[in-house]
Amino acid sequence: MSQHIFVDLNAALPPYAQIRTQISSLISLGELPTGSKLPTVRALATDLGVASGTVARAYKELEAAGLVTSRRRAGTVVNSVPATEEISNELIEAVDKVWRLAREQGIDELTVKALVQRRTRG
Amino acid sequence: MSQHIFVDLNAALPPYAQIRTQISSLISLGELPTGSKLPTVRALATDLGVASGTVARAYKELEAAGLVTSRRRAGTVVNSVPATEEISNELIEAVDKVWRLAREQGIDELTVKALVQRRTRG
DNA sequence: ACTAATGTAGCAACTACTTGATACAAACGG
DNA sequence: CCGTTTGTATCAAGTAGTTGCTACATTAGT
Repeated sequence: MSQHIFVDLNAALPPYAQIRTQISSLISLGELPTGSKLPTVRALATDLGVASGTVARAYKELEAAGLVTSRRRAGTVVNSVPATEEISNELIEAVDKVWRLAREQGIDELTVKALVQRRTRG
Repeated sequence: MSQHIFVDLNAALPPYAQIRTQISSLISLGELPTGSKLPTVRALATDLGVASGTVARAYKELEAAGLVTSRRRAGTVVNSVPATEEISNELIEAVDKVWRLAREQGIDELTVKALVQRRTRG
């Protein structure tokens, strides 16, 4: 799983928050299904080149958010989530169309993301 | 313009980075057109409840990125950007369709953004 | 029952960020 | 030319984050 996690030490977002965000994304996209075991705090810290306290903080916040459960010796496991819809092919295709149109129209990635944020239903 | 900027002091992303990101989004979305004058460092700082050094840092980084030009007494102005395509209605509609499908299918906002990130063309 | 594996906590030292303030300098407007 | 407006720099003090490490406690596996 850790091959999907990347920490940019030069980013403005602190490392613990990058880890937390990326793991919660993997969970919500179904790429870390219920019951998946996360790497140990020490293993992920070594992989990412950060301190174990940094990973521990990310895991602690994921647990506080109800996404995972940590237990000594047992490790950290993805919780089952209530009635999460699987992401439909229709939605994936709609997202792909956004990127295709953006590419055709010379719209850069940050602008696309800004547009998605702006047009959020919120 | 400052009514469009919001700083969350509890967020993991430092305030200067939130300001920089939001202003660069406004520019790339065309909501801050070429020649627009940004609020002064002091005015925006007061509006947002942050120190003027914090806003100054955001402005400095926007200038380093080539998005704006700052001059004493003259203020900070949005640069013209080379051949930026205007965002088409087609692209906006495609983004809106993504949000509509997500709503219909009970997909939450963070998952949509994670999906957009995952399906990026990069 | 014991050992090992795992998460959690705490520490000192360090870096980064922010504040609130002051001061300086560029430069615009009258 | 002068006063005002604006960005920039610096400072001390404070908070936050990170490191590298050690230690502890829970608990799983043998």
